[in-house]
Amino acid sequence: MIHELVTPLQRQTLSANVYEQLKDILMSGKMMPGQQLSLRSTADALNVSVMPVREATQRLVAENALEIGPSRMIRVPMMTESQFREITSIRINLEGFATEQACKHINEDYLADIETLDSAFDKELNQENPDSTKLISINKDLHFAIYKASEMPMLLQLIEALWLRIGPILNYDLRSGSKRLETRAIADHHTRLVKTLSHHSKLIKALKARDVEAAKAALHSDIETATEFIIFSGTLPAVDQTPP
Amino acid sequence: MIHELVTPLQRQTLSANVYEQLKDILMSGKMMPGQQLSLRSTADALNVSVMPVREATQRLVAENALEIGPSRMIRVPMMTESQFREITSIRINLEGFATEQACKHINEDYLADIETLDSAFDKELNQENPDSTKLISINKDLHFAIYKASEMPMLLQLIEALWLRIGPILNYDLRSGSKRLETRAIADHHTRLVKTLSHHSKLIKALKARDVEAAKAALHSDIETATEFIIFSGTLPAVDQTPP
DNA sequence: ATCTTTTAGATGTGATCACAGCGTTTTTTC
DNA sequence: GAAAAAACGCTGTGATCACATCTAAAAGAT
Repeated sequence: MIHELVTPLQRQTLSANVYEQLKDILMSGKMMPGQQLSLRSTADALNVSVMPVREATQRLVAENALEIGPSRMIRVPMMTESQFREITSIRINLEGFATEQACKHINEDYLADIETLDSAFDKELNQENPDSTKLISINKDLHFAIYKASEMPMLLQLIEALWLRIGPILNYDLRSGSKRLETRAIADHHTRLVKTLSHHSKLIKALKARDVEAAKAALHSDIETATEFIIFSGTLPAVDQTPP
Repeated sequence: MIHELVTPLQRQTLSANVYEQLKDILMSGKMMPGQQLSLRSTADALNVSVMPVREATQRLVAENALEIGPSRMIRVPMMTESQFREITSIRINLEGFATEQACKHINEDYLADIETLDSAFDKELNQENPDSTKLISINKDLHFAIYKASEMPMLLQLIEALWLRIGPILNYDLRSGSKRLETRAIADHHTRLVKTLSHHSKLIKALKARDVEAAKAALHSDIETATEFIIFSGTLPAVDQTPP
């Protein structure tokens, strides 16, 4: 009866709670790359002891979403341009594979979610003052709605880990971008978003037609466009500035 | 002077030490899937307190090399056949990509390491009593020597995480195989290893010729052969037997 | 004033204790 | 003897304390 309807609701631990919060903070890029993170201060801020924070940060370190510096201090990882390019090429491969599998398992239910998010993106973009943070969030949800159709949960998890690593960069760019949106930057940003929109529509059309090659091509363009924008904006250091 | 010669030798923590040990144990499959792991008992066994073990296990849980059961107990994950197939398809993609990149960056140094390991594998296999554990270990080193030539450290790390997840299965098969090596099993096992050997030689030849497609094909066959053997041996449960 | 030395604070790491939840075993009851 | 109940032991979780190490500020010397 009811046992089959409710989820077991495994009472989550404080560690898991802290982990989710820190993950959100990093994902939405509320911490800059290189910024330090003290166990005690964050524990105080979250009104818990250091133990849950320790476990959460250790887990994030394991996922490379945080790193421990030479003097054991925990910080948001810096990322060089070459590292960013490596992640991008891995993303093209892994997310391309997910898209390929999504073409095989796509159906009306998946498409409904995808098109809802696509129109939400469209709507937000065509407002007079588009909220970049919201656009990034919708874009992420849209991509994962597509990858979910691959019906490969582990693959989804791997891709999530990669997005977690580039999250801080995306927002770092956003902040530094907002400081210099005087001249061409804002125009470039807008044209980039319009490009993204067209990539999305091509991608969805290809999914409907189950056209694997077209879908992968559209995804490739989408990722490349965003990547080139980040690299061109010059927010990434050419070489590693931090001691190992 | 000497400062540039020595590595900083970051004094590793106990947690990292425990993590490495547990990782080795899992990788070499000294624990069966489903087997439980108590914090206190392992802490006693390693002569440390529970703290380092807690952090190490949490990290392994984050990497899906361990899992926490419904009653919070930590255990080696069970793996269904469909999960195993999913990992295999991800491996083919990711390791295929690594091989592709290795073709671009291959040189004499990389080749030297690769061929040393290849001949070690050949030598061990042609002994009268080949040590299966040693063969698996050499096979792993050989694969990663190839992937190292891709010069993509993060990709290497992702692949390592996947191998960590299938490590227990490989050994589980090995043990259950040793129990039933009466009839055809041992013969099948030998023919499989001979196949693996031929895949290796094809793969290395393709690497030398920088023939991307041939290299990927050889790798594909290599992974598929091993996978089919595991699945055919029937050590994997068809559906998940453990409560979520 | 400038450079060196010292000191005080903050950091992550590890150990130990207390506790709630769960599983098993023993005891009790019929 | 079989079923229900209580006791016990073991589990992971969280908090708190002690410690070595490192950083940054204050004191000292020249």
